Amino acid sequence: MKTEPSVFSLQDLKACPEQTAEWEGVRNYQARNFMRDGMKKGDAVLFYHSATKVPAIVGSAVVVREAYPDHSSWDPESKYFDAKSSPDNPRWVMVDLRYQQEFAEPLGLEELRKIPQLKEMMLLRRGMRLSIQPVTKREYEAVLRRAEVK
DNA sequence: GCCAACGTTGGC
DNA sequence: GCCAACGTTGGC
Repeated sequence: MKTEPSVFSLQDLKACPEQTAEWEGVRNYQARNFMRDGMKKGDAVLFYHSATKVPAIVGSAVVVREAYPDHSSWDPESKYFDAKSSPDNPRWVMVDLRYQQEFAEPLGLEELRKIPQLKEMMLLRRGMRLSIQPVTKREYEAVLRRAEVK
């Protein structure tokens, strides 16, 4: 899962009550579908910081609640408000995420590209802007192994 | 701050 | 339902 740390960082997640937060604001259908159909309770999540000096995977989190309607979508006060979404007919969903760990050092894109098992990783494909992307077990484990070495 | 690569919108 | 115009994302 991608996030701009200036908006919501891994440290922000860690600072939340019970280190858990609602993942509000996903407003892309493909990302929504991945979140709705692919994310199960207990699933591990790689946490990626984008639009920063060193874009990098910085740690991990875990899904503690599966997809349910994103209430910020019908909150006129929210910056994620969508007039076409309502409690009766919610268009967007969110999951709840709990902080798991912060890597000793962030794994930047350049470094990730050097890991052979990540050759096909969606994150590393050019033009990839999706904020929610499926990660294979093999990719996940390769990232964690690399993180532990550092 | 540039710009490539997407996604969305709306006229037709 | 096509597609040009526009908006956004995000690495560089």
